[in-house]
Amino acid sequence: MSLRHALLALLEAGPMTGYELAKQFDQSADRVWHAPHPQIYTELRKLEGEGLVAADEQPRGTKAVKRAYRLNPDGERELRRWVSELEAPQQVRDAAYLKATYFEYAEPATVRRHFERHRAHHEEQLQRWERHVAQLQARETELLQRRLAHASESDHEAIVAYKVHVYQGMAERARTEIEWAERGLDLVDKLTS
Amino acid sequence: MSLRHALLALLEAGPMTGYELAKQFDQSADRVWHAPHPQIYTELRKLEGEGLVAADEQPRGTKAVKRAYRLNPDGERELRRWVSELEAPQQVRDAAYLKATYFEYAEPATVRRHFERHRAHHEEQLQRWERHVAQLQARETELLQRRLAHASESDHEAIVAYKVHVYQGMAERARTEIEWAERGLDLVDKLTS
DNA sequence: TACTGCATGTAATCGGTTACATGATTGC
DNA sequence: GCAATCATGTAACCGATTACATGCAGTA
Repeated sequence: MSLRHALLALLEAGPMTGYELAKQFDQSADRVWHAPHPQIYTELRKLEGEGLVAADEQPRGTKAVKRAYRLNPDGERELRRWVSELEAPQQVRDAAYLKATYFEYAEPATVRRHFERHRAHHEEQLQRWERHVAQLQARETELLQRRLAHASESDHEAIVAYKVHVYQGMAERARTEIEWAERGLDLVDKLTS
Repeated sequence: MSLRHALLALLEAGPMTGYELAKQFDQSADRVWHAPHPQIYTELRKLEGEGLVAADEQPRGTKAVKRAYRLNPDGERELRRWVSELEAPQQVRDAAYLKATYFEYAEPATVRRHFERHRAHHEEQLQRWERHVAQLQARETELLQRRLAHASESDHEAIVAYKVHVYQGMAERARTEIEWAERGLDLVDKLTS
């Protein structure tokens, strides 16, 4: 149940609407956690019901309303509690690796396509992560600037450093996957020769 | 929806009961996919209803029955179809990395404990994967022997090679995580000095 | 006799996905 | 006027988790 904490963490930077939060999950590189918008809107309502966030309603046209959410003191406490709490290691559930375990059932050409797609996907991801790391280091991302603006100067280094560390980790992961796919392609060659 | 395919793949080696299948998911290194036993039993019943597997019932004591499942021709076809089909890349959802993004909220000692636990977990995993790779290469695992026994001799090399490649990939992943945790520990030192 | 491991389930709940629906605002 | 994007939801469904329940078999 980390979606709520991802939301609390994003709101710590400042008030945001459900739509803006969904964008952070969908489009930006800030997606160590993914969530579709219906889940975000429902979770925000739940967090509001539990008093962890509050909503400022503004009229939008004649019938609709826009709801900007902000952290409550309880929400901030919950965020801090969660960060300190140890995570139970996650269970592995990887469809691509599961499938690769049984590649002998597929044609070599098909196996090649699998590995090529795996490589292409992670090359794309790698570029995203690297670009994001560069932006964080230059303190260019909007979210980071909002966080730094209301944090004590002495914390700035750590705030930036931990984020950089995470996205460098994601980049390293992508490189590991690219190498795995390349060794896979070599293996297909070896098996068909 | 890969649980069903994991089950079909395991049954390809030969008939098994729900309990034996659950053990493969729980205890053995064969867990690129994790599933708890209630999910396995229900999925097996569903697969039976769809005619992809069949169950042989044997009495167990006076009231209970043991059900050994085996692949039907339809199940085998579905397994082959799935292996050839391209996977959509999976969405990232990583609680440990999400939390690490906000480590500035925690005490340095707590952050150290997080990284140490991360490293310890993946060191354990690494040993599992390496042991499993060695067993596969020696063709020692029971499941592999059952598969090889009813496969054509000319396919043996590929059957072993793809499994080895997957578990070597898992080992590589574990090494990447260990290094990430170690760089994390260095970072805490640097930030607190 | 009691404990452990073998063995099979049901039920409640929850998190996540997909399809569908509606309206507002901005720019061509 | 129309399309694209902004913005907010509901509902149905499905996969995964957790708690609970039951009975068999071997052994200390």
